[in-house]
Amino acid sequence: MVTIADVARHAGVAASTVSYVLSGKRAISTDTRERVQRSVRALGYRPNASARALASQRSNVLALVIPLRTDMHVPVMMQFAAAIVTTARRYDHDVLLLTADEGPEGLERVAQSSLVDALVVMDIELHDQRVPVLRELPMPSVLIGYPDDADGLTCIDLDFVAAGARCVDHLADLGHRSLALLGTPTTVYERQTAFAQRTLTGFEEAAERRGVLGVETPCEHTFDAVLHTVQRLLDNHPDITGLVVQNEPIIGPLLDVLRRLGRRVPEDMSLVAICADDVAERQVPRLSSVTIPAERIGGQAVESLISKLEGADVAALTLLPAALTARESSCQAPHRDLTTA
Amino acid sequence: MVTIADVARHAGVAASTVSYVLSGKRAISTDTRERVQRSVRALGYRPNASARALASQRSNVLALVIPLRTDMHVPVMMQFAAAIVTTARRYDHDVLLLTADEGPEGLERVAQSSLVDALVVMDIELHDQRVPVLRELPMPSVLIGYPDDADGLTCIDLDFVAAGARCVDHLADLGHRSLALLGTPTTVYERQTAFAQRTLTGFEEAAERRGVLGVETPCEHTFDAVLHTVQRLLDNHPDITGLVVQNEPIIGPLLDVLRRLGRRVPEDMSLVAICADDVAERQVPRLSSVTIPAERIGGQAVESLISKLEGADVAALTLLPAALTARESSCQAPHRDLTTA
DNA sequence: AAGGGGTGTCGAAGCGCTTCGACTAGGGTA
DNA sequence: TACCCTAGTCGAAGCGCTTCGACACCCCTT
Repeated sequence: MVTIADVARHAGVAASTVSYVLSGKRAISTDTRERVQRSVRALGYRPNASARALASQRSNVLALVIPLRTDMHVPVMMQFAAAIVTTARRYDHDVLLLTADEGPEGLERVAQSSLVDALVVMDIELHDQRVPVLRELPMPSVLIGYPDDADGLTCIDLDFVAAGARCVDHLADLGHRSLALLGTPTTVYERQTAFAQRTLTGFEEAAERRGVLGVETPCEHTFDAVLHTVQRLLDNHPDITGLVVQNEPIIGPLLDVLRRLGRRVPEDMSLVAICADDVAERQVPRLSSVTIPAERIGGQAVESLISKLEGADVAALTLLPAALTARESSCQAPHRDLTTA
Repeated sequence: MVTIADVARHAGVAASTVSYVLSGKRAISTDTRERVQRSVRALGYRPNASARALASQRSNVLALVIPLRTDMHVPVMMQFAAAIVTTARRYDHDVLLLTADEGPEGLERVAQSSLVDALVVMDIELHDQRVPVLRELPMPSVLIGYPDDADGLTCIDLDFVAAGARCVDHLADLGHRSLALLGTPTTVYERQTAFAQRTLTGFEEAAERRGVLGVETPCEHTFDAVLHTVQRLLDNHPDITGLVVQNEPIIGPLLDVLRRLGRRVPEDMSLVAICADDVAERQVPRLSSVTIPAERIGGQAVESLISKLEGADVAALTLLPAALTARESSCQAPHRDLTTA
């Protein structure tokens, strides 16, 4: 491997000069700079990452902690990860992949050994064990999702309370009086996963505010689960005409189930999903939806982290607004028979 | 941050002794060892990763290069990634996440800067640009998938040729005489992605060998694409009674489409999928399938890499056998009307 | 009693880089 | 002309660890 000393010798300068050429931290004459750059190219020099990290106290690596759960929707996670890696590279950083099952201890490990300079943590629960640890860590972090007590932390997320509310408002505006939220699997609620809880809150508050019925039910990912959940739901509340879905994997099965049950979408049943745009577009009929802007959130997370590393102050909480796109899966509520009302 | 010198002082020994206690590379008396270990705990010492890497020429980090493509099935990728990270941690290594869009240059970057000790590369094409680069890199690598020219490289993959063949054999054994392979999107074939091409080969060879009709068609991920592809397929080949699917995202839509077209599974149309077991189990009816053992492949990849790092020789090519599990989606071919034959 | 071989520990020399202080020239100011 | 600044470069001192050789010391052999 070629070292900075080799480059210095080749260019006829001191090693420190090479370093300054590379970092730009001191003025270097054009002549010297170009000579050094030529030597760098000629020798194919790449600074040794460990040496650099040791001397500069910066590894230029960010940790990304992702959940390893089967009850989460994987493609969305992947979109986050992709956005984070891509953005990190733009700022000359790399990404170390950690799985959430290492727990709080895993965060301490990578932070205290200076393996990374900063952390991005996903899949936050309302009372997340990792939160107190992150607070004490000697380096910046950003949460994707936000816990109950976010004091002293930087959080970025879609405004899921607003997302839940937007769905209700959209359906209520169309005249629907009985709505249901078809949510994530039970385990996600049991863990008090922040995004699921907050959507629930938004859904409930908006239903209350609009004076409409709002029932909620979790739903597992299998076809049978969808079938039974929907059947039970419609048995108990036959007048439901609007469905809010926050559970990407069941969207396909759900459309199928509704067909089987003889409910046309949107004529008999309006549907609004909280999901990625491409998923909504891909369905038949295309779904009205509140999008989950994974790219923006991931990119934003990295940018906040880089700012913090540079010593800047960043907003403690960034909630991206929940925008609803109306497509073909929702329409005016069916005319109600006034005699039964 | 507490350093090895602090620990040494606290324990009343030399820094090198602390190092030897931690690494176990030299004999240390029980007495000293325990004293040092107590000091390590008392001070909460964590070795600095960069210093360690610099001195030992080992970063204990593996690079994982994953595709960032929308035409690939994401959950499977994630399963690979999870298995790789989990296994790496078992061998005291971490994982640096790279996206394939950094290209060959990205591999050189992390390798030549000694950011990582070894690489795992996924989503291999038959004529992959990264292959020659990997061959020249001064560190071991493992490919998940295998290229045409795998000379001097270590590859691990499911035996997709056998997988394609197993599906044909299964259906042929059940008496089906006309089969179709519903494959990945066109772009995947255009890139000459190894697993897709090899499945195709296995499918063709087996169809030929068994003397059955075997037609192939790519298929995009939207519902409409599935509908049109299947319609066209059945229009052109009305006698097809067996379908092999290598395209996880379309499995749900496909079942739906077949129902719409009035083809019962398995009575009118037998189905075999190449997909993860849990996906096969989740469908109605449950699908006969050749499983993609992502966990095993990922785990195996890391283990091979660790062996190579330790200087051991490892097999150049590991092809995991393709096992077919028969479930409810495939059955005896419908009785043929001999007058039309 | 002298020599030989383990065993356990230490000190010092790096690993390859960054960064600080110091030094030299050259140009501007008084 | 003397002085001071700035720009440009260098050397040396680390960063925190691993590892090599050296050195005691003890026990066993002859």
